[in-house]
Formats: sequence, C-alpha cells, structure tokens
Amino acid sequence: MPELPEVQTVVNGLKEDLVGDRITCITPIWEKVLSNFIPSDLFIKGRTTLIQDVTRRAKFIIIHFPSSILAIHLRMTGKLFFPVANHIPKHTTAVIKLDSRKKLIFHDTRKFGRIYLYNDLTPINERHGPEPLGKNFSVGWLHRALQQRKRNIKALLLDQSFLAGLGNIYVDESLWAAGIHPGSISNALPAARISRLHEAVQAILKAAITAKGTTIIDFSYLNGQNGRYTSQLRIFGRKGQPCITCGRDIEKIKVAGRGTYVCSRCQKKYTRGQSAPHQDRG
DNA sequence: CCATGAACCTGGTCGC
DNA sequence: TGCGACCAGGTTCATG
Repeated sequence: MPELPEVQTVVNGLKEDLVGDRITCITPIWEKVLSNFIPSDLFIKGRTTLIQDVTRRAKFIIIHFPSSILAIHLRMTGKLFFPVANHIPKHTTAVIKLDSRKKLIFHDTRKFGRIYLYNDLTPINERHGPEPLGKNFSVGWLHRALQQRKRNIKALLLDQSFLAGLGNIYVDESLWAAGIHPGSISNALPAARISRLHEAVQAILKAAITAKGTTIIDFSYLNGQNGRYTSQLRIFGRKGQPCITCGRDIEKIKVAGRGTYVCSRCQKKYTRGQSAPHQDRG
C-alpha cells in the first residue's frame, strides 16, 4: 500500500495534468470500486466536475470540484495513471474519462481500492488524526496523546484515526530511528524518545517524498516509474542483514498483526513506565 | 479501552 | 513442473 509519501507522489504527478480539466464519465470495471455513489451522482443538481485542485489528505487522493470531491484510496495495490498508447490493462477497476479526451486508469490487482464521492472533506477529517507534516503534529501533542493511551506503539502509529498517513514501512523506519522497540507501550515511552520519534517521523516522510516514495514488490506510480526511497530503507525488509548502527542481525517478528522488522539491540522495549527498576530484554 | 483474527482479493515465493 | 502454505504497502468488523 502506498503510504503518505507514495500518495503525495501520485498527487504531485497528477495535479498538473488534471487541474482545469473536467471529468465527463466514470466507468467502473469492478463494480465495488465506487464505494458510495453511482456515476450519475457526479452530475446531480447542476454539479460540475471541473477539477479545481488535486490534493492529499491522509492516504486519500482528493480531486476537488466546485461543490464536491472525489476521494480515492489505493489501499494495498491501487495505482492511478494515464495509460500508455490508450491501452486499458488487466486489473483495471475503473476508467475516468476527461474532457481533454485523456483517460485516467484506476488499476488495482487486489481490488481493495475504493473511490468515494463527498460534498467536502468533513467525513474524512472526522475519521483521521493530524497530518504528520502539518503544524498540528507537535512534540507536545504527540507526548500528550501517547500518555493518554495505553496501547502498543506500532498499532497506535498505524491507526489512521490517531495519526494520518503512516503505514507499515514508515512506522518500522521511524521506530528504528527513534530507538523504540515496536512492542513498546505508548504511555511507557520517556519524553526523550518521544522527541526522537517526532523528529524521525517528519524527517523520514520528507526524505521519502523527495525520493518519490518506496517500492517494495509491486508498487509503482505514474507510468510505471518507481520510487527511490528503497535504497534509503534502514530496517524494513532487511531481515537477517546487519543493523546499520550496531551490526546485530535484523529480526522479523509480528507486531499488531503485521510483519515487523526490528533491531533488538538498538530498539528498546518500554512496557511498564520509565522508572521500572529492571526489565527483561525482548 | 485494547488486542486479535477474519474478511476483502490476487499473485508471488518458497519448500517439498 | 506442480501444489499447498504463506506472505503482501490497508482498513473494517466481530469477538473476547
């Protein structure tokens, strides 16, 4: 699944091509792809589908019309691109036709991706936490929010209603950079680690956006090009390889139901509060 | 409130 | 070469 940097990359690429154009028709190839509307809903009550902007909120691609929005979620394997030579590939789940006669392809091997039609961003904002690169994501907020819960830190960082945009890759990278074991409990983290985590999340996401995201296995964005952040991954996908910092073999374990990469020497497991006199290692 | 596992889908990889 | 088991970047829902 594309995470925040991958979705941002798609948005950046689509924006110049879409703004000022107009959607004339959406054809679902896989019937479930349109989650909460049918194609004709786009045009009810004099709505126009002039594209005023293309932005990102959480992991959604948002196409803005004068009085409504389309929100596209790529989930695990979704891709949005202009086809080469007008060819509609296998696993296309929707075709979006534009006034310019271009066609935008929603391609999704696993068919988890969905397109939503809303009046505005309210339904999405209600279900999502702050943007990690926005000003509401401060160290103070993170500290308070972590203290208020007693929850596995990895599960919490993956929870979009807590913080929007992180996924499995960038959570593992961020926790490694902060020296926090993914099995830690949120309210047991010392302030110094929380500061490092805050710093790590922002630095990693910014670097990943600059690199146009990460590619593992099958993610690609516009026209099949891949992101370059793969070469900057420090922990994710490196099972059995030595930790860049300390040399210990990187382990792959299961946390919050997800495959998780960890260096058990660099990443400390906090489970019972900072002042616990002693704790066993993981 | 929190954790876990299943469900939604297809395809790739690995071991035998 | 074939086949079954398991895994995958996400999210939601039921259950304990």
